[in-house]
This record gives sequence, C-alpha cells and structure tokens, in this order.
Amino acid sequence: MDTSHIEVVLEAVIVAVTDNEPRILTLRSSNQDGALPGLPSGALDVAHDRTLDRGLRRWIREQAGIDVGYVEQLYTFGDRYRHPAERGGGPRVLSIAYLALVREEQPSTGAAWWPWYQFLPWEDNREGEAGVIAEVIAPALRSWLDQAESDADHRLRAERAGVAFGLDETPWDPVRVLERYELLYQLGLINEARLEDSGAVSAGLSGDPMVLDHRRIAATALARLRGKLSYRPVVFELLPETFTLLTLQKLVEALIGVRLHKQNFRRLVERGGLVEGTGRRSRSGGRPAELYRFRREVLLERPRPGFGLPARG
Amino acid sequence: MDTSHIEVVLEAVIVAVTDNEPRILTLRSSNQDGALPGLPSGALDVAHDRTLDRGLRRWIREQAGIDVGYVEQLYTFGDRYRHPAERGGGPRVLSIAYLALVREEQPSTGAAWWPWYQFLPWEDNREGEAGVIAEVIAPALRSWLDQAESDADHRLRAERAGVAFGLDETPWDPVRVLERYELLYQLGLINEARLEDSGAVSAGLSGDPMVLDHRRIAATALARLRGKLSYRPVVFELLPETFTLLTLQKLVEALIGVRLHKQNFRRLVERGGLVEGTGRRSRSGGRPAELYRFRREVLLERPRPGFGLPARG
DNA sequence: AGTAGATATACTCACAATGAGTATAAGAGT
DNA sequence: ACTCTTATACTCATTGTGAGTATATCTACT
Repeated sequence: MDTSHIEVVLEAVIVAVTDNEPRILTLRSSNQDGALPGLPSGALDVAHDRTLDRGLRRWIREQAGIDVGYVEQLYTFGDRYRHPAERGGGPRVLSIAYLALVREEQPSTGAAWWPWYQFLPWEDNREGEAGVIAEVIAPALRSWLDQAESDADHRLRAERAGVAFGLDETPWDPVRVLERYELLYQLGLINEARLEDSGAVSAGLSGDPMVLDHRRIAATALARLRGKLSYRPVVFELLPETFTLLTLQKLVEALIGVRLHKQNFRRLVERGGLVEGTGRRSRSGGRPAELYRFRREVLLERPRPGFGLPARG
Repeated sequence: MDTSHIEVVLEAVIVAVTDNEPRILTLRSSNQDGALPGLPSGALDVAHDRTLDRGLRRWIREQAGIDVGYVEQLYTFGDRYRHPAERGGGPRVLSIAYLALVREEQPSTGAAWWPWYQFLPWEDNREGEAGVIAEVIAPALRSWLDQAESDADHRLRAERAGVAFGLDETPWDPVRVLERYELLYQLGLINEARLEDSGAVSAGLSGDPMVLDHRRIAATALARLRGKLSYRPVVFELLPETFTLLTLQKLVEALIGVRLHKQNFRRLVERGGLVEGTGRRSRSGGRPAELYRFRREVLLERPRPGFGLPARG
C-alpha cells in the first residue's frame, strides 16, 4: 500500500476579541493566490511532535510568537486536489483544522489580526440586519428562487433560504453559519480563491476571499464556537481575570453576532452560577459596575453551563 | 521536511439498533492483542479515494458488505506511539474516526455486531442505575476520594465524581460519556488493551476491553451521538420508513441510556413537528398504535429540531 | 449645587417549555 | 364480561425565557 505521499498540515483559526470585534490571525502568503489572506498553518513534524496539539502549539509559537490557551480540533479535510500542488504531482495533503482562543492580542511578525466578520459579513447582525443581506444576498436569493424548475423545487429552495437566513417566520439561528456559507457558495456569491469573476460580487460586498478553502474553515470555526457557547463557558478564555457583566455580554454578542437583552443576560449568568462578584467595582462612564470573576466550579456543578442562544428571532 | 512516514487510517463506529439494543460493528483482529474486539478500520487509499468519506464507505463495503447511510467525522487521533507498530519503526499512524448509522442489521463476514453497552456498561441506565455503578464504580470512587491529599483536593475529586456520575444533587447527564470514561480510566477501572492486570477489575465487570484505544473512540462516538440527538433528528437514520411512537421512544431511550416519560415524549415529537401520522396503524399487544413517518421538512422549519435530553436527574 | 447623560441593578409580568401525574380508549386473549 | 396491555388525551405545578418598567449610582458639565 502506498503510504509515501501524504503530508499532514495543521491549520488554525486563532481567535481574539478586542474592542468587541472578533479577530482571527491571518497571513498573507504571497506565494499563492496573489496576496490573499490565509490561515496560519504548519506541517506536522512527524519526528518531533509527540501529539497533534503540541505540533500545533509549537508552530504557532514559532510562526507568530503566540502561546495559545484553549485549543480544540475542528475537522480534518482530505479531499483530493483540495490543495493545488497535488495536481502537479505533490503529495496528498491532509489538513487538520483547529480552533484556538487567546486571551490578549499579542503582536506577531508576518501575521496580522483581521476582523472575522470581514470574511463573513452576513454573520454580524449586532447593528440590525447586516447590510450585505439586504443589498446583495436577498436579491441573489430571490433570483435563485425564480430559477426553480418546479413548484416543489421552489418550495424547497424557499425553505432552505428561509431557515438559513431567517426570512419568513423562521428565526435567525446564529449557529447555522455553515448552512449559510454553503448556500452562498452555491449561489456563486463566494468567490473562493478565484479572482477572475466579479459581477454581482463587487469589491468584497459579500466578504473578503481567502486562500484555498480557508474561508470555509473560518466559517466552520465560527459555527463551532457559537454552538459551544450554549453548553460550555469557553468565552472566559478570551477575558481577563475580572470583568464587568457588560464586558462579558458584549463579548458574547460579538461572537454570536446578535444583541442580547441586558437584564436577562445578567439573570442568566448570575442564576447560572457562571460568575461570582469580587467586592471591587470598575468605573467607566456611568454607574460603576461590579467586577466579576469566572466560577470554574460551575463546570462541576451544572450539567451544561453556558449562554443560551436566542431561540426566537 | 519528512513526509514519508505517515499512514492514514479511517476507523468507524458503525451503529445499528435492533431489539432496543444499540450495537456496534466489531472485528476480532487475531494479529494483535490476543483476540480483543476492535473497530473496523481501513487505510486511506491515496491513489484512489477522492475524499475521506468515499474511502470510508469503500472499505466498509469491501470489509463488511455494508452500505452505510449517515456518516459523520468524529475526531482525528495522532499521538505518537498510539499505534504499537510505531515503536518498531513503523510509520506514524493518523487515525480519523467516524460515526456511521445504518438502518438495518445486515449480515457481514468476519465482522460481528456487539452490544455497545457491553464495552461501556455504566452508560445503560434504562433499568435503573446500572449494576456496575453500585458494585464496582462507587466503591472505587470512594477509595479514590479517601486518597485525596488535602481538603481542597478532596472537594475537587468529589465534585468531579459527582458531576460525572450524578451522585449528590447533580443530575446524571447522558452526554458526559467521555468524562466518565476518563475518570474511570484514571481510576484504573479500564484495562485498556492490557490484559495483565486484574484485581478490582474482574471478568469484565467494568466492561469489555477493546484493541488499542478503540474503547475510547466508542465512548467518543456515544457522546457525540447523544449530544446530537438534542438538536438534530439523526435517529431516523436508524428507523424504517414508518414506526410507532413507542418504537421511536424505545430507540431514543436505547441511545441515551435512560427512560423517558411516555406522554411527554409524545407531546415533544408531535408538537416539535418531527413526525406526521400515516393513516395506518400497527397492532402488537395492546391498543393499535398509529404509524408515523419522519417529517424531513422539520429540518428546514425549526432552528434545532431534536429530542431534548432530560435536564434534571 | 444641580442636572443631564450614562450605566448598573432590581423587579414584574406574560407566556412557553417541561416534569409528573390522572383518566380514558381500544385492541387481544381467557 | 373481565383482565392485560398499550395508546392517547388532558391537567397541573414549576421553571425558563422574552420583554419591559423602575430605580440607583456614578461622571461631566453648567
């Protein structure tokens, strides 16, 4: 059996949130696809990396000078010809994608923090429905519906569009990132690593492209992170030791891309036992807020502690 | 860079449920570890398998004569020396584990269906608390608690044990399969592929062992499947076209390992729009039950359709 | 000093979802 | 007719959730 043509690459979606803006670490790899941004990635060093995690942490440290805290495996991609070099006789590339959360934005050489939503602008609906949806996506969806070949097909398309983008009665579901991405991809609104086309897709109106399928990986990571929020308090990996409830709320809102009701959010985190007050308070503008700290014990007390996503639109 | 010593193996937890008993497909690989059962696995054929999924389906068909329906990637394992042959200078092995669901139990050569819970007996609590918990696990947990080195350590251990096995006030959480597995592993109750030890672990009281880390993979699959039930109606992959509500309920119970309230279950699936009645009825014992069919449309109507796991113990 | 602006925190209320239970219906077999 | 068994309908208390009102406590400005 042929085992001699496989290369294993570890790719990472490294997330930090600063100024209420989720950012991911990107590289401009000038050797491929012009100057498109890409996710940082490194080959697994079979000889030295004892585990995949360690390999990942190693090259992130080497490449970007960052020590990541929380790391989670996302998915392994292995389609043939996914990597263009395979066509030229290069080895079959297997990519293992990871999600990593870092507490503070550290400087790094060669790499740059880039707003996550710049690649997926329809996912940020904190200021009401994102502009792209009304301006680009909705029209494209309408013409896609009109091109349905039968009544049944039309209904199917309408339902698919409805559930993905929360159109009719269906609520917007923050977790359905991948469904939205794939629908848009099918509609031709994602010019994935292909610079030749334009037309309806002008000037990154539907988001900036990335190298290869890195934008899909970025979408996968967003979906996973949003889903995880509801049953695991991973956000605290992104926060300093103490914080106000508003800081926490803004962070959660930044990640799920929608606004939350302030009083209910407070009720949720307090009754959920997720945080505990330190006596101290912080001042910033209005009435000083109590500084809270994450209660690690909650992981051992409650079945699935987290922040419920808004169920209804 | 050395890319010449990697082999990619696809491993599958293939699940079918017959007679309300979840079973997984196992092989007795006589060439390693005596005659321990193992998960079916096959190498990725770099030259011919266009995608990982296709490769998986290919060798499952070749090896066991089964065409699997639903397939989902679980996790990629790549620790060095995970595979014993690596010590002898063999290639670094990367295992990509999958969960597969098949509708009917088909015969197969060499492979055999084996009750899932025989490997993880503490996960089946349909008939009240599983015997192993009271007889083996609880005593082991108690002595583990007594060995705590400090008060704080004791409290930590107690909380960890409590949340894993739902001891004090904490409810039993069906999804925490991996936490339970890892706690038991740490306690030495899992004689993973090591046949030399015994003592407290006599005659598979704490479950049958498997080859390598296959039992952990089986646990990972169970955790994933249970978690997925709550927001994706994957169970219908395991059912025939039409079924009674009791059949459906028994199936869900079999998978999550606990009993459910019949009337509320009915309310859940009907109001949740998961099923629709066909006019027909089935008779078996008592009053004939209506035959239902899965409503695929629900996937496009509701945000996260599924069967809620019992929240409180 | 007083007031506007800003944020924090407390409390209320309607309604949906959930756990648990009672009551009744419709078949098979004796 | 009666028992056994399963199906289905309905009730009730409790909890969780979305949404809103009211009040408190700070800063900055006039």
